[in-house]
Amino acid sequence: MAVTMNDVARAAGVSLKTVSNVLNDYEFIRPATRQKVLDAIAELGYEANLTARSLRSGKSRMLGLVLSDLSAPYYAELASRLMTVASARGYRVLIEQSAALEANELSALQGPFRQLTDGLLFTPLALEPDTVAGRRGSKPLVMLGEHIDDARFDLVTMKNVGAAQAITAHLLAGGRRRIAVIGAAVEDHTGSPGLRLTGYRAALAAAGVDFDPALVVQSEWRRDAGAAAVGELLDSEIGFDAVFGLNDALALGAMHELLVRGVKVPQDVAVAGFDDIDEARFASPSLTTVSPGMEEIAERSVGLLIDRIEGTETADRGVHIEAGFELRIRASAP
Amino acid sequence: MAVTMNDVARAAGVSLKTVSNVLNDYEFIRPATRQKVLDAIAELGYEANLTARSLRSGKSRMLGLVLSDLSAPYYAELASRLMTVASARGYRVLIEQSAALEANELSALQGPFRQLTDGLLFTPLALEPDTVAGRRGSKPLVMLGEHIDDARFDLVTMKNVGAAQAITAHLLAGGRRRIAVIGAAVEDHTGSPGLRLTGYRAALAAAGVDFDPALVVQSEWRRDAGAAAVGELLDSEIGFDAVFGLNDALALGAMHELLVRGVKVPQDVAVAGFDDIDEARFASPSLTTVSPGMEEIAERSVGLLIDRIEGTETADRGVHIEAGFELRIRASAP
DNA sequence: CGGACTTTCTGCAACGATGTATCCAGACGT
DNA sequence: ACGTCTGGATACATCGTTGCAGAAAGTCCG
Repeated sequence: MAVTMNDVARAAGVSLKTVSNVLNDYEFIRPATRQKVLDAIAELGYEANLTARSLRSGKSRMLGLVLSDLSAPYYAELASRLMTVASARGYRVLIEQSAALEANELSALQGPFRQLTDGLLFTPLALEPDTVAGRRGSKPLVMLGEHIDDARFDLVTMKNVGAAQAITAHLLAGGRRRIAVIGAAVEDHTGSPGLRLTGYRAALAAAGVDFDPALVVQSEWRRDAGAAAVGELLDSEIGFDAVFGLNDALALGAMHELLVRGVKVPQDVAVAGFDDIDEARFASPSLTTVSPGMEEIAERSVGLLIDRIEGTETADRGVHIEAGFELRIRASAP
Repeated sequence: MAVTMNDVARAAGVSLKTVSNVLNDYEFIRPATRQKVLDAIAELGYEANLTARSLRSGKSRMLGLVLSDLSAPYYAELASRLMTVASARGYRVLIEQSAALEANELSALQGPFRQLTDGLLFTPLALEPDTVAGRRGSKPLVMLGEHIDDARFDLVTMKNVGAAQAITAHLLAGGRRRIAVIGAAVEDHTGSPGLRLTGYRAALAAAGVDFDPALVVQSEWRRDAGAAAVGELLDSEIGFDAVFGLNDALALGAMHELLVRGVKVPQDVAVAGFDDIDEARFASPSLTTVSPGMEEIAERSVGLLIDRIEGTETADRGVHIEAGFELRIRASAP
């Protein structure tokens, strides 16, 4: 059916292996021979069969990306960038949605998905580090997004604690004292929710403001959930003058609910988020948030993973990279 | 290294081919034999090598999805759904971003990307139908999203004209007479921009309102571009009392710019979009838009493509599917 | 009981590439 | 002239599966 290396070899009057050698930039080939092969390739319109190459070589030049939900704007933007960066280095990205379910994360880590890819960019939400360490397999694995202070893993993350602290400090500097924080439970200390909550508490402590557990509201990191959470807060007797949504989607949902209920933002309640998704800039009022260095995260994580795959990076202990952050002060919390 | 079918065969005391037969649900296998094989598989933790299977069988159980930019919310939401539907039928989705560039669309249609997948969900933005028809190759191809009235292609689309007409009619019914339309050029007649513009003009005509080309503003379908476009409109002397953004992202960018400039939405200018992305519901004011049946598009397009791949659907002419739409009347244009 | 089927299982080739070993021709040194 | 070395090409095995053909054993029927 399709043109194979054999056809090319026949057309060029050389052996199959010589064609392979030309394609793999083998050093010792006479220019004339190389040219014959290249001409035959062009004439026949030959294209290498990636499946066969992959079977033989054990490499697929595909990176796996595991995230909970591609429709979440932060993940969509991240995935888009990761793909662009990977593409520049000659790799494709295969995405798997885990829905933050343990079973799905496990199967992405161990199952056929893993096999198809040369390495994994992994955002564990349900799985414990120890479990991941036990099932990581032998191919490179780079943890993405949340801080796992664990030398067993390569890790590219953001300054969750510092950034959350900085933005909370900004709210405090604006005179807010009752800052509701949505998207974590009081007992969270690890994972993105826990770390951002930790930053929030650190900022309060630094400002000498008491921590009130009643202001901490659990919520999924989605717009609808953020809206529902702030709705409950409004229905309760708990007073607050600011909302810190632990991601932008949730914060935007919360802001919407506030406005619908006639609460003025930022006059009555200031709102801040986390992620700096594009949507935040164009919300009304535009959303104050923190940009966690997504560009840097995309470039360094793909770079690190590919370096591991290609053997360029050989550190025994996990490489830890933390991207810088920047506050984006906008109208929702000036 | 990894466990192969050969290892399983040895452990079970049967031939390699019998293991293969068990895995492929071959009919004539004694229950006892089958069990022996299954036990061996379980004991050794065997997992089929998909690459080898793919090489041998010519099928990868992967669908290709070509879109311009995964960070665009409509595409992100669509991709997420497509993946979920495909997953339910045992297929994976491999995504390729084209940036709406002709060269990228061509290489997705013909290059290695195509080879890796059993069929393609294709959103052509730069390529002409004739070009696509000439380079489509032999594997199934389903066109996605825009209407190409062409029996050569399978096509799953939305009612671009009818939906645009309906939402424009809604704006007219609200008393708006100077409706700016952003995201198309006056001369566009095909593609999503052209079709939606056609619907807009049809609604004007039906209401006896003159079409004013000055109200048609070209723009990329992104938030920032929508904001810039409406900014130019405001700077010009052209008066308008409504904005119809040809997609939600653009409409939301436009609405943001209006609000920033002190234009009241919907009092001074009503705003409507197209797509009903999740963000529209939670914008402030929430965005009036049209839901183009994304769920239906996702299910039918993946269904059709897989049916083609598996030979269940055999129609000679292209199958055309048009999802229904629904208006979502919200605060930005009540 | 013998031939014609079925059922159950097996061996070999093939998918299209790459790694290893090898071979041949010419250059070089002695 | 002879052995050695190296550049340039080749043959063969191999990656892990599935398709095809067929063998062996059991079933059925006249």
